[in-house]
Amino acid sequence: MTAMTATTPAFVPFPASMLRLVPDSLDIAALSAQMTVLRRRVRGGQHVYRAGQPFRALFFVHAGFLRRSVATADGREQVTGFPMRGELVGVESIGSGHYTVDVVALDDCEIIELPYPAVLDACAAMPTLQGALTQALAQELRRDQYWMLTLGTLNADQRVAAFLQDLAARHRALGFSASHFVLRMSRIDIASFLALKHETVTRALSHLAAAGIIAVERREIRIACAERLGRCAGGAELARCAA
Amino acid sequence: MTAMTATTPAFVPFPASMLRLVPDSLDIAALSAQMTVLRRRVRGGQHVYRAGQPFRALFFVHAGFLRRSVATADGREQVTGFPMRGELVGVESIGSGHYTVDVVALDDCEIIELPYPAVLDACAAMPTLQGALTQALAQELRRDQYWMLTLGTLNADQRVAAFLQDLAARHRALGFSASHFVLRMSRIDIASFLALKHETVTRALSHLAAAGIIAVERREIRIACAERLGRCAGGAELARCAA
DNA sequence: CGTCCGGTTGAATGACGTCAAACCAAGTGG
DNA sequence: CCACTTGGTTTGACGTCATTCAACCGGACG
Repeated sequence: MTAMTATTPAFVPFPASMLRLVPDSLDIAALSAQMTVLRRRVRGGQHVYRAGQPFRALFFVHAGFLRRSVATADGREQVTGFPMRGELVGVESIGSGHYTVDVVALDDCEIIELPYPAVLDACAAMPTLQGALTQALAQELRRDQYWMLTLGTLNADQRVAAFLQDLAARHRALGFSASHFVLRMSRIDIASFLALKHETVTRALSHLAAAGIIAVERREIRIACAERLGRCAGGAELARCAA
Repeated sequence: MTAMTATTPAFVPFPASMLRLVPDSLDIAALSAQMTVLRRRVRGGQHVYRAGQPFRALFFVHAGFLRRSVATADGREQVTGFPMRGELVGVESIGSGHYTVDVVALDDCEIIELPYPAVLDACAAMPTLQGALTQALAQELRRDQYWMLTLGTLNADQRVAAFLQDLAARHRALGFSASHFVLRMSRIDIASFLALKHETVTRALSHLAAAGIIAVERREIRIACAERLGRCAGGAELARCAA
């Protein structure tokens, strides 16, 4: 009768706040003064860690792109994210004794290894660090929930649009171009992340390209109209876009 | 040909480790000695908090069942979980300044309010508490990733089977019957959580019932064969089950 | 040069969504 | 007591969109 019995959400945390990098406040310089950190290079295709290995350290991505995936006993597998520069990987495994996911480099990466016992010591010494770690965890949680929502409520074309929008924003946050970038991952990886098949991802990219919203050439993406892309990802506009 | 070049995951964290309650090590008794905690009753249908409200406290569920959901500006919404006794809610909002999801009671609940500043103080005083909180965060993260995998790789019948299996395990962990329980949430809530429509959930339940795996009567669920249910949820058995 | 891998595209199939009707239990009011 | 509503659930018929299966293309590489 009145102003809708259904609560209209006045406040919406996504996606703006989602697109900031996770460890906003993680100061690696201060951290390395506090503890010994190890710089490591990882070649494309190599694992940073594998599910089942004993949990020893967190890793801060200093350069490069990674793929995180989780698998089950019966052979099912799903990509759960694509960490990049400035993000902390390994946090999902804290407290479980061993790593629970696979993290593999998509290209040559430089990562900083933070042995977990030392992290704990440093946290005790620097309360701000503890807060930063907790916030990183919580933000990661919000990210996952945002993607759960995206995958649960959007169709294939919209999911791909949302994926591109997310990549663009993360590139911008790193100082790269948000309108022109190269996908580091295969169609199959994207499909797994978005709970689609790789043919469907290809088709969605073709639809967006046909609508003039993006230009695709193999893994090279050019975003012609970020605003339309956003409408595709967020709302009902896509019916028109993809027609 | 051989054992597949694809890495066969020798170690699998899910679902066994997933089914433990989140704050294994959160000792509320010790905590309440350390800080002032507030006991609150929440009637069924009432909100514990809403997205957008200022973040003030975490909540420990002492009794009852809740529903957590996230919404976007354009009206999309998704249930992201069903917290129950022994779980900590609100952690996803840490560091964001305001709550980022809605949490509503499905039945009459008793919850313990833990004002966040006091939690921080207590963490500083009790290092084990800090560890427990961090672990709770990480475990929640693993849970979300497990469900992402489930939703991304299973069909409708399998998702519903996995959902029932999860509920059964959580009931068992609380000392309730794992083979006979009452769903506190509607078909619509289940459907939203599993990224399906409520008719599809109903059909899936009917399939499982027709296969003799469960008995359904409105919200009352009886699990006739937990082993077959598990095979449905996990693997390829369902084609046979639901036929 | 042939092979392989990743990507693209088309056509057919099928699973889930949509729409609609009916049912059931619990209220509410006459 | 019955008529009527309301919210949740169930079932059927039909439509749609993503998957499946297949063919084909182009670049990388032995």
